[in-house]
Amino acid sequence: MYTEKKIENLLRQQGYKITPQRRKILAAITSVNEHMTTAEIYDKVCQEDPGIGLVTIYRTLDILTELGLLCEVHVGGNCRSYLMRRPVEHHHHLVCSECGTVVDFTDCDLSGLEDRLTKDTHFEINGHILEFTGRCRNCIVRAK
Amino acid sequence: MYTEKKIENLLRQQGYKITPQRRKILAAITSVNEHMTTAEIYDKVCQEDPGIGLVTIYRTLDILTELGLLCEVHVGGNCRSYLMRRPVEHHHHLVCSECGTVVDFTDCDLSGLEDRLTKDTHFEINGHILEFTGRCRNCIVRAK
DNA sequence: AGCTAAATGAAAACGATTTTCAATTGGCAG
DNA sequence: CTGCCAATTGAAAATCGTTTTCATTTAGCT
Ligand SMILES: [Mn+2]
Ligand SMILES: [Mn+2]
Ligand SMILES: [Zn+2]
Ligand SMILES: [Zn+2]
Repeated sequence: MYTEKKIENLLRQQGYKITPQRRKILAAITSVNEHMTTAEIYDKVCQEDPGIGLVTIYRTLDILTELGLLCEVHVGGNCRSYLMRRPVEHHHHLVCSECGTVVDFTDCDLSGLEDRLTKDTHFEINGHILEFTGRCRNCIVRAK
Repeated sequence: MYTEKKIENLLRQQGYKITPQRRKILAAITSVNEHMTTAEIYDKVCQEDPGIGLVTIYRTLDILTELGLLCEVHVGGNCRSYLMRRPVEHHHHLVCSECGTVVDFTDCDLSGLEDRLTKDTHFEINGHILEFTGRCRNCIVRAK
């Protein structure tokens, strides 16, 4: 699990400066244990620093994504509403299509499939997106 | 495999009118055996009907997606560049991150994983997104 | 303390998509 | 067949999220 300090060091290592804005953005992301959209992150940071520019959020999220510290959720349909969170390890998502709740899971084990595809297509596979969609427990209960 | 006629009937059944524009859009989509972006579909239709409005493309693609006749490719990063194609059966994508080539594949067999998740999370799972990314044969060769 | 490249924020630009609205038209009722 | 009307269309404007530009500020190193 990444702490703010660890991320700061990582940024420094890469030659990025540690600014108050970046600190607040990191604080916002690491303080919430949920996936957030860019807008949600912006709103959260604004509570601490109403003057911050949305551009700065974008720029910082870009850097963090670049460094692999954030992951995205691609939701079907309107895929622009993708969410972000602090990273843990390689994992995937189970998304409730009614309320948007995201549950992480690990152990995807797609190696068999990956091998087959490599053989069949001669692609050099280096990643995958895997997400399940459905209705979460709450939404199932609520619908009754 | 859907023919233009079949799709037209489906539209009629749903109360949609069959217009020359819609016919041309269907022709464009079914004539190409490749994934196409909205813009590419627009360009293709324009060859037949230069007067057609881009709005009409959007509206028609919306309807077709709604009816489940089209599927999307969610590419990581800029996920707005999603592609569309005529449907066949349940399948997934292998996307070359250099040239954008999309290869379809079937037989994902995620049922074991799905069962485990259902048990663990009490979600009612009804779908999944699965995509591999990598470099296609051409791009590997070209890089050498 | 002073320097400089990196970072910031306001504003404008951007590209894709959506909305609005007046004109047109498919398909049914008469 | 004809007429009607809700559905459809296309031009234009609006919207939305994101990116670019640029002048100003600042982190981090002498
Ligand atoms: Mn995640
Ligand atoms: Mn496909
Ligand atoms: Zn839910
Ligand atoms: Zn390629």
